[in-house]
Amino acid sequence: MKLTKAYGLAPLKLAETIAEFIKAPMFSKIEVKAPGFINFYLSNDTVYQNAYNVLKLNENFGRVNIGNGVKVNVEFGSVNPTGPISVSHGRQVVLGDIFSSMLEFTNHSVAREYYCNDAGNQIRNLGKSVLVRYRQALGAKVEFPEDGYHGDYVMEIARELIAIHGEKYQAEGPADEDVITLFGDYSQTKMIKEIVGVCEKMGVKYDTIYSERSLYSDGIVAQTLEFLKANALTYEKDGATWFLSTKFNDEKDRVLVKSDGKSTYALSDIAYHKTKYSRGFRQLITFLGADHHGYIKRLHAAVSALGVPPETLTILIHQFVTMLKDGQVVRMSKRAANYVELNELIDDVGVDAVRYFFIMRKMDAHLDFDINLAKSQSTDNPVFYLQYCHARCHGVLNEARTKGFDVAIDKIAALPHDIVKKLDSPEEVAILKRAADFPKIMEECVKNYAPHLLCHYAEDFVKLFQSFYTKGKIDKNFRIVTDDKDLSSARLFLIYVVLITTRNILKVMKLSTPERM
RNA sequence: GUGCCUGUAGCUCAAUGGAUAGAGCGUCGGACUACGGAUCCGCAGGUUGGUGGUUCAACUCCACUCAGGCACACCA
Repeated sequence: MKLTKAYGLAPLKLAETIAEFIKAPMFSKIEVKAPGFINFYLSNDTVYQNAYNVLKLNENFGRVNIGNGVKVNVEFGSVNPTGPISVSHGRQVVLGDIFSSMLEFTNHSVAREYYCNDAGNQIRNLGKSVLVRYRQALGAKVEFPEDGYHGDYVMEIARELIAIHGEKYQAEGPADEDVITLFGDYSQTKMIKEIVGVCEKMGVKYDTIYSERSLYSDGIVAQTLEFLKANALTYEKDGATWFLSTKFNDEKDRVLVKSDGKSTYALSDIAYHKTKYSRGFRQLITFLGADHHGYIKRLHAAVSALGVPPETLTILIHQFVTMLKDGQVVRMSKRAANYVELNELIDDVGVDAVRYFFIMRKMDAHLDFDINLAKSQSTDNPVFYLQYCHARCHGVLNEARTKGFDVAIDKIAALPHDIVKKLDSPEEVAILKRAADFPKIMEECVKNYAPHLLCHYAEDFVKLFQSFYTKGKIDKNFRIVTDDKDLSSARLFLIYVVLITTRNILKVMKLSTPERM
């Protein structure tokens, strides 16, 4: 239709003309429909060839080469180590992990990274909070700082410190700053361990935990500042050193070194990104919560200042999670300490459900997480539906085996074309066709940064099979294993296509693949 | 005040600028009486928040507007 002007022909007429010229054996039918569409119908032979390919590729079915092995750094879940990890961060961790998994599946060399903000005021604040709780626990009348961390975990840490140090730091003293540092470091180490532990419990394993503090001790911050100065990207104003980030489209310039001589987060952040490139990564992906959307321009300015094409950095913003329990919104706030902890949620609904629910919606949209619904092991649980399909395929193969069929995959994969083409009902052809879409879906997920598309595809695909399968319960002619040996073999071929596709989907999402449920 | 995200069926959400806007849940009707278990089929349900604009074609792009969410530090 876009060509109609160029050729001066009516759309329908033009489509007919084009259709005339296209003749290929892979299409069984080519038709022209108003107002000017050309429909190509894949011939069944093409469908069967694709299906043979599924069995041949097996666990590699669905892989597409998008990345050419490029080194990608995926940073996600970089929670400040000042408290337990919350469910909104959980969403980010799962998004980052599964997207990384998708990148690996599409031939990228991925490093999962956690950036640990262990260098700023918040650690001092944490240390101070713990110190006050420590003293309170020992009976002192000390006012808790309003901007301190109010969660119960602070008291837990304080008790641990009492167990370790006794009453050594009970009295206020001139060395309090040192104590705050000591307590802060202890607390921070403990929190990071706990956060990473919860992530591992969810099946997420980081390749690197990068410490902000190390940027200072390794001299990278200082080097970065020198680099920026040498390139005339800084200036002095009001006793502070500023980064000329407006030159790279940022909304305002940023302070790098405060008038008191201390560096800001903005500076260490530039230094951090510098290391990502110097560590050999050629593509950076950073997941941030919606509250950080203001960073996008700043970070792009940062990498531009480093002389790197800004498009090598992709920042993905995800919206928050609203937890619903018994129809009530559960508020989440670290400060107020009445938020839902990710750890509790995992215990509550299970790893697979948590992982799936967190990626099933596009990240731009808010996610309502109904705890009651996720907990219910009913059939409206899509995870259950997918895993059941996988288990069912195994069940059918076992059934066939007991009836004397050789169900080894290489045996089934070697079935002659004449047998496979017995899969000619519209339902069977539809399943085979939809399975063949899997690689294309993977590509869309990665290129559009949209992992949720895989969920929609998976549910759609599995439904086709479940529907066909149920047909066999009503009409014996649609059963998988029947008296007709050739037809049964053909249908076992179909089972393998479904099994492989479903299993590979589950594996990309790093969900368990039960053979029986 | 400025900026970012969202608004689609009763609910939760899909839809590279393309054909009659699709699923799940829920409602209603039907099938199955089961370890090849824990389901399947169908009906109903829509002015895609609103108003303009661009286009052969708009849920999709642009402008304005309404509603909700989130940010706008010499904090991190």
